[in-house]
Amino acid sequence: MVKIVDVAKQAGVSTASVSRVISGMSGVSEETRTRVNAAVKSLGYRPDLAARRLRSGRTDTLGLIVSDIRNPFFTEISRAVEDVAYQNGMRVLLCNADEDPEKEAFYLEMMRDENVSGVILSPTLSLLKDLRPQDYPFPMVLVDRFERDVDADAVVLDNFDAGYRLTEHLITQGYRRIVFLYGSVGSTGPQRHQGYLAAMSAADLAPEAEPIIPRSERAREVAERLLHRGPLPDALVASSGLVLQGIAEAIKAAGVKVPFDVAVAGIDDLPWTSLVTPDITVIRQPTNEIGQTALRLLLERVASPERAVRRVVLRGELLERGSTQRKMLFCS
Amino acid sequence: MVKIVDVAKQAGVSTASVSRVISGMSGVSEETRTRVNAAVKSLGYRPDLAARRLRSGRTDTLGLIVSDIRNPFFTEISRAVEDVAYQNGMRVLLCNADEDPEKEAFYLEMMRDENVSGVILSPTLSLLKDLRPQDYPFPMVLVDRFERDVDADAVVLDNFDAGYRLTEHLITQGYRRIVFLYGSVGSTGPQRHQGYLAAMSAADLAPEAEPIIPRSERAREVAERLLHRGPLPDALVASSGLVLQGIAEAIKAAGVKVPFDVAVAGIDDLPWTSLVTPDITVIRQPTNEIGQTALRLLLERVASPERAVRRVVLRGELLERGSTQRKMLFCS
DNA sequence: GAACAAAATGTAATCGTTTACATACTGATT
DNA sequence: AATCAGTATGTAAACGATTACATTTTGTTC
Repeated sequence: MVKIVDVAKQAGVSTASVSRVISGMSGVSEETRTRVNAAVKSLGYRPDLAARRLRSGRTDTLGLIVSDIRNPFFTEISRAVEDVAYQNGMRVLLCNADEDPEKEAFYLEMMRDENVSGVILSPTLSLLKDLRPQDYPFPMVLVDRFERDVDADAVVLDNFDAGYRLTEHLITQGYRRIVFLYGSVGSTGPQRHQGYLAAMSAADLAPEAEPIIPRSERAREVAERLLHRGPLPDALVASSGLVLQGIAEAIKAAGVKVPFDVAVAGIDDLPWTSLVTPDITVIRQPTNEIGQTALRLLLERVASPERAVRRVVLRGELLERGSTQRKMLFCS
Repeated sequence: MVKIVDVAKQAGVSTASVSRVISGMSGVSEETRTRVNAAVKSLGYRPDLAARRLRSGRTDTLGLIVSDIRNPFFTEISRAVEDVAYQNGMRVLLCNADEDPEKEAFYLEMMRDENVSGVILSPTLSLLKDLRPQDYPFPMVLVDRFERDVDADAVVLDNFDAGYRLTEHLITQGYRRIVFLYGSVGSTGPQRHQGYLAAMSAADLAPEAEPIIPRSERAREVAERLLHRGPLPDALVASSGLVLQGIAEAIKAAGVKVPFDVAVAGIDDLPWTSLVTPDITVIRQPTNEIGQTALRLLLERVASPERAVRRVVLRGELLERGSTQRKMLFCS
């Protein structure tokens, strides 16, 4: 392995000068700079990262801990984060906590060990409940999930607004008995539920909501019960992609017609929502923007750790599609 | 920051003993071991990874470079790889090359810099064409894509078989004019195409295939042309998930009935294929097994670099679904 | 209890950088 | 020509672990 002394020798300068050149510092004459660069190239020198990190204490590495990499929402976020990070010369350590608080804790410790400059995190509720960012030696930016009293920057969807607008849209379309299925484990489901409640109450309608464990199987069971027992509801609304998937499965199995028998809507513009027939009305999260913003916040905080905590709340976009077409149309 | 000398002092032993204990070496008395462990715990000591890596030359880190993280296939692979890696006390550096040869090259260099013990890679065709694994200081395992003459371990789907079985299935179901849309950029598409050709020829049918750039928009255009111009084909077959998506979009837009007007099938069991109506017949790739196997191969090669190159070819599973129901049923 | 092998422990060199500090230049100003 | 500020360079001490080697302790055998 060729090391810095070899380069120094070849270029006829000291290791200090070589170091200054390769780390782009000022205070080096143009001549040595070119000499060193030539030597670096001719020898194919690559600095040893371990040594550099040991000595400098910097790693130029950020951590990204997502709660479930298989969720397209987080995949999009990861991609956005990675993109911006590499543009800024930072590496990203991507970890998948799989909605498992233990793994999550493990990864956070690992981030400490790796001495990262900062972490972007979508915590499980269990972690979120008593997360103390100040216990960690690096700044954190929370994405997707957060609680008001957690002392960290955050980038989230306006969940209340998403629940409200989606519900409002259904009401406008003429639906009355709107059932809201939401993930009770997590912070986003309940917040979206609040929006739903507000919209229903504003229209003087009786809310009817089902908190569930946010897995598609559970959502499917609940939806099937709703579809088979008693009169059909006018509409089913899902608080997240997985719940929506369960509902879609149940509807397909039951053979009811959307939106004639029952309307459907949800949050998260998953690829399949526009492929099924009819396509499904959803609130699209600005995933790309969430990821980019999170990274920007993180970099800014790394640069100035003392600035005030910031919360960025982004509005979702309502994509009106076939699954919520105006009820009047086929009632009248 | 508490360092190894602090622990040594607290435990009343030398740094060497502490090092031996924390790296689990033999040749330490039970007593010192417990003393050291107690000191480690009481001080909250965590070894400095940079120092450890610098001195030992080991990193316990593996690289995983996927060609497109948004593709659920690779997401599943990542998850499997990560899982097994952490069970074996290894970290994983996950990178997304985004089907961009430049990014890919960049990440490979980065892996070199990071001094990883090995890399799992799904190369773009451009890289695959003249990939010389021996130029890299770490072993490589290729997944999903490879060429016979590349000198590296690999885990891939039996692509020929997948194309063959899928086509054969359609033929058995009574379809005759079967059009195969395949991604021409990459190694898997053409291999699957070969399987298609073989199956068609075995049944004495005229093949009709369309090589395309594997993006859903392109697939959609081609499919729309096929659906609008001239007589409808009996069946459309996609060589990959993205192509299948384009076909699904075209079919939805054209309003043709599946499988009555035209049958559809593809490779890759994406979540949405079972949610649309009718659900779509596909070959499922054993993603989990691919990821786990790749990692196992890699670890074994790290352990014994000189063993012979191994190729693991896994068979896909045909999931017969509604989109390819027997043509006879409604023809007779 | 002496001799010796084996096991446990300690000492100090080492990994390859960065960087504080010292020194040597340069040219302008007196 | 002496002084000085400013710039460019070099020397050598860190960074915090691992590990080769030396030393001590232990246990066994005669």
